[in-house]
Amino acid sequence: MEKFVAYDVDMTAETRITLSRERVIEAAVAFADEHGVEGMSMRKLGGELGVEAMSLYNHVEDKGDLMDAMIDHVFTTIPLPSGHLDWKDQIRLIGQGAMDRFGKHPWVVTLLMQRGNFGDGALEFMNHVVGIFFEAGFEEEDVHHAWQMLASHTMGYAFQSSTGPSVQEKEYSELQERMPVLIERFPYVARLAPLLMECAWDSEYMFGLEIVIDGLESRLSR
Amino acid sequence: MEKFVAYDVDMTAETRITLSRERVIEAAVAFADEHGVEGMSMRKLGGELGVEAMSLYNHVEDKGDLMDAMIDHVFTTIPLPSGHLDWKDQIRLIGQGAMDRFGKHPWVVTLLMQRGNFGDGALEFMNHVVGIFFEAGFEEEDVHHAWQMLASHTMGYAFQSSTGPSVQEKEYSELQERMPVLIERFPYVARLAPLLMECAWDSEYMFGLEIVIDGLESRLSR
DNA sequence: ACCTGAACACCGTTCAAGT
DNA sequence: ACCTGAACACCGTTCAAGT
Repeated sequence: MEKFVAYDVDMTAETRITLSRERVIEAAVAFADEHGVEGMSMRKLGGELGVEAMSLYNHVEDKGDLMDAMIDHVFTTIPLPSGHLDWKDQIRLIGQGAMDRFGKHPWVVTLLMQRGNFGDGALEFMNHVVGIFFEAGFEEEDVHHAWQMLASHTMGYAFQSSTGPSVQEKEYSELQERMPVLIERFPYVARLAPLLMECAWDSEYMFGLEIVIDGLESRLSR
Repeated sequence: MEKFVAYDVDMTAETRITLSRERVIEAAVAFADEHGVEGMSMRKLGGELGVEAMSLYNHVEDKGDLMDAMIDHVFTTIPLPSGHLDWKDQIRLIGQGAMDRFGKHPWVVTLLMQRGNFGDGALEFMNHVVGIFFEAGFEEEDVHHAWQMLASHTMGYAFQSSTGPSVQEKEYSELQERMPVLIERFPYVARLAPLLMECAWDSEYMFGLEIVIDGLESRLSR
């Protein structure tokens, strides 16, 4: 026996499926990917799901709760390599994976910054990374140093790559105009400008990661 | 000949001074320091200055413009050491200074993230730092690496220290309650918890900065 | 149990109007 | 030149009401 429900009005192209926490989160992630978090509102998100904004509150506590869930969602997708590898290789792979995910969802860093909170997904991730160092035989203090440094390095590059010199077409002519002044006031930056413009963030990140890993290794093992 | 203007209503404790871009920016910085950027609205800021919100638009283009100006304001206060020092010492001092300023104004990182834009103040700062490497004899590509890495490291720690485990009193009891579950699900994190709680961010930052500087030195000089 | 509509207390920003 | 008040188009969130 099947039951059909008739919806009389403005169905969007997509057929409506019963809402669920999972679906709300996925829709939010998709929306942020496409339009940025800045523009995401409960009302628009509801619209995207063919539902009134207030319906979302049946599956999500808050907008804050939703944001936390979005962050967790992304952290869950970072691949975790086998524990049989050298700790350095594990860290390299995780770093690459994290940068890749953050590159795909540039709003995560913004959101993390706004929210601060670590949800279960992020904690799971952190637990795994920290575990690598413990299992490699480092002691508490050293593991702490390693985590802080790795996290900083990764967040820093993710941050930079997501906000990097975004030459909007609108601003381009204005920039072109200011160029002579900029070169005079900020000559060193001007000299670096070409490299800044076409920065390959992944390889740049890996360059730094090597330094971090080397430094940690030489300082932490005894 | 002096002229007195009579204001008939609700003057705040402070006497009202003519508005200016400078004053608006300072008030915004003070407000963000006290209440966080999240809660800062043009209306509240106006209230703080004894003025209607719309008056601010005479001195500031936008809320975005104001935010950019706030960021620039903070960058301008980072002390720049004498150019006669070793480049490594200069970088150490600037790093310490930057962390100190970011610690005083934790919202800067959030704002930078949201806005992306580098205003003149930030560009001035960047120009100085980049100049240190150029003057030390590094070539373009190496300077680029150095800047990206330093910036990432510093932004990363500033980010982490500003969002670090903030055990609000409200959440504390809740956390206490979840403790057994947390220890079981995230044993490695639990083992690290004490260190995470009482993290000394400045010295932690300097520990990493040494690694960064050493790594850059060994890789960049030839 | 889940969805809705109206309402509340906020936003940033515009614009014509005042001085 | 600078400030204001009212208005517009938005927010997140509540709550009683519907099914």
